[in-house]
Amino acid sequence: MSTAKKDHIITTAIELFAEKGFEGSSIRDLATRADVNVAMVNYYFGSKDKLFEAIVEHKAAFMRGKLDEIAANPKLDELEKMNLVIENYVEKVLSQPSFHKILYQELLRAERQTMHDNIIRIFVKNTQTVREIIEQGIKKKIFRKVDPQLTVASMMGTINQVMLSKAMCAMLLEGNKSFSPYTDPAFKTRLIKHIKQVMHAHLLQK
Amino acid sequence: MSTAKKDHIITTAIELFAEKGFEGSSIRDLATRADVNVAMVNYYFGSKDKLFEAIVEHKAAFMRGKLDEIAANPKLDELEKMNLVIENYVEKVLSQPSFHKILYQELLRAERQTMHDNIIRIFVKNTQTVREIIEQGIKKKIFRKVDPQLTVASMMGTINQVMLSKAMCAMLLEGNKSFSPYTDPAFKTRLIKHIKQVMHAHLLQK
Amino acid sequence: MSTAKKDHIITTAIELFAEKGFEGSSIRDLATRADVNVAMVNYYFGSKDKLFEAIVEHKAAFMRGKLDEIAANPKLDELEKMNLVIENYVEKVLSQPSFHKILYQELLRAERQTMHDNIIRIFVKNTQTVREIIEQGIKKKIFRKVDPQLTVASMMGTINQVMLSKAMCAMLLEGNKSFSPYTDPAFKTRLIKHIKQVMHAHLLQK
Amino acid sequence: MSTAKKDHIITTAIELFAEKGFEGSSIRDLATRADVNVAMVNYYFGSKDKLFEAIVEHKAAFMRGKLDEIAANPKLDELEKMNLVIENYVEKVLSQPSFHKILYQELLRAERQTMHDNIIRIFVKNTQTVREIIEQGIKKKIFRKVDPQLTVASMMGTINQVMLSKAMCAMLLEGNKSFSPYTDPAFKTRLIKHIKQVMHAHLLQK
DNA sequence: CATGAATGAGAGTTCATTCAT
DNA sequence: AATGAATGAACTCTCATTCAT
Repeated sequence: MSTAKKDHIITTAIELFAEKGFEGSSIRDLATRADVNVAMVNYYFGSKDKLFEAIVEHKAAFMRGKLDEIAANPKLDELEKMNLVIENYVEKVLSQPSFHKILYQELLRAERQTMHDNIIRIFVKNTQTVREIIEQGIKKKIFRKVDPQLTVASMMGTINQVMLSKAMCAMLLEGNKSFSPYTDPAFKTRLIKHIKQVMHAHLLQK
Repeated sequence: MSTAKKDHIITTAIELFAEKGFEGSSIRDLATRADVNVAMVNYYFGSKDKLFEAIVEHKAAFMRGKLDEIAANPKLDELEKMNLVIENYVEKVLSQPSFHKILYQELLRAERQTMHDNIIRIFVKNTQTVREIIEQGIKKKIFRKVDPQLTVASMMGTINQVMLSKAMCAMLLEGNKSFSPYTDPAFKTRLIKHIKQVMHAHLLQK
Repeated sequence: MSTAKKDHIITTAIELFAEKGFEGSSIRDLATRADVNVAMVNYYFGSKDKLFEAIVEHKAAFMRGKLDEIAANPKLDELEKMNLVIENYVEKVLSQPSFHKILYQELLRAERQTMHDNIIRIFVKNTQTVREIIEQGIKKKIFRKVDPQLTVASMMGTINQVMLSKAMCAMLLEGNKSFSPYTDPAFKTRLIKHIKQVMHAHLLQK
Repeated sequence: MSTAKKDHIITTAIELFAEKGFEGSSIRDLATRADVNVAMVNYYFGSKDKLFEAIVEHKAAFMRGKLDEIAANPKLDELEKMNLVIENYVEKVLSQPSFHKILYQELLRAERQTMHDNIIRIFVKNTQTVREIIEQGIKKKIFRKVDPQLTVASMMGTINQVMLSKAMCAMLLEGNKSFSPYTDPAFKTRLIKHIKQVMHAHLLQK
């Protein structure tokens, strides 16, 4: 079936784009790496641009869903929701560092409006869900009167900061470039713990 | 003198690369925009890659200096230093959004080891200075026993998060894509205030 | 039976080639338009080139036959024969403008010797039949001593000239690009009348 | 200077396109034949399509001018004008058989609206000039009341008919494929004589 | 010191064709 | 008998770079 090969191309493309960037990667590179014919990418996806869109679409579902579920759960108070959001978000990002990189690379580029807008849509969606949790918490006086939007930026920004470059992250944490933080379970625990601690201190009434 | 022309090319290149990315920009585009001959870039800088290095070098000085000065000032306690660092960093980043974009684009790419390493060096340098302030504050019991590295990540990450995309930042803050946050003085104040608030809550003993 | 499908492909191909030219048409275009599988053309005809040959062969019979019949009819004198030839030729060409276009496109190309020769054979055959009528008329002193070959060229050339481009023909006749001369019965009458008039004036003794 | 090389490319392209058609010719073929770099065509002309436009423009001037001059000459009556038009047109077409082929190939294709329209414009211009001469002749009662538009078609069509294919023309005239009619001065005389004869018989009052 | 012309390599894409089913 | 998947070759075009002047 063709889905297997399409998925294989997508998986390989995510790695390649994460390494070399979208513009920096050639279809020939991709074909060689994925061990398929050069014409396959255009055959399956129509164009290099549409391959990118397919990647985003392929992975977007994975990024959605869980956050809304958490936000909608009536059994949880806002602090519990924030804790779950943090755990969930860190988990997701660390499990797909390459895809995360691609999204951010594209976000940093002003060109290609359509794709840019698609990606923004994904981010804005996630961001708003978290913002609403915070606003709800403020309304209920569980949280202090913080800046909701920028609080989301702090939460996500912390994670993104360590995802910028494996080498840099490794150096900052261990002073050792070859350390692999993204696959180290201790790092995940440490990151979650830190973000929770920052958010608690920031959000909770003294 | 040729320095003026070189600077002009560098300035134009920063804008162009921020818009279209390094790979997405052609030397012809750049030459047209800067109103110089196509051969000038190679003539002055040797190659497109070396132009990038020149950009980084050119601006790196600007990013350095002030932080060390703050850190070394014996008249300030660690909290005051952190406040100044935050103000200074926000100021710098917002005054050069294009250059900031380029650095982060390059950082997100694993390729081009030399350049990657150069950029990492700049970041690590800045990061370490801030980390040392925090560690000093902890030692002096002014600050709580936080995770110094990740605290720096939170501080810088918050700023970077809003710098990712003008359009996204505008949407998140105002729900309006055409709002220009980077040049809005109110936004700067708001951002500094927020980061200080987060850092204070996080760092200070209850 | 497969003949129906082959004919369907041929008919569709004639339209397509007339519009976009042989080289400008892709087998995929053709397959989509004819609503058959991409592999069908090669399956039925062996190759794109052989499809062209099949088209020519398929239609060649239609172009032959009638002229010989007219030429061989002992009950007609040469002037009557010329009149019938004119009527018959105009009729045929106007009824198959697309096929006529394809033949002339190919004729204008020096390449593809085999195909070129095939088409030339069809033309030369028709031409010679008409030339013989004229030569016979001259011999019988019904016609003046004209240049037989070039007289045929004038007759056929007049028709071909208006068949070159529907848009141009329409403009020349009506100053209106959207007029459809090839399907207008009045135009056929007008064309036949004109050619007869030219030929009569040219061929007949004063 | 660059004009020499541009002209060289144009000249080579005219030959190539006449042989293989526009779509059938590749830029690589052209570059090899003209002994220039593959990138030169795009460098000089922007694209393959624009090269075609450049060819048309380059030669269009050559096709214009003389006809208008003849038509406007007050010293000539309409019959003399027609004679000169015939001589002039045959002369021009025979001197540039390849370019003539290209124009007609393109005219036979329905696609590429812009180019089609450009070529139609050239033709319509020439055609109208001749038509006006005929209409003037009719008005002055020098000519019979013929169909002006189709009379032009007969004149031009006769020439075009022999220009369709060198091989076919040679066969029709001499029964010998290798005869080179376009460069044979006797053929030119013969063609002019024939067309004049046809036009005189057709146009003049008995 | 500066430039317009020129180049070879490689980009994305399309093509006619083949092959396993 | 018929097809969707797959392919390698070739296409136009753009690129960073070089070179003669």
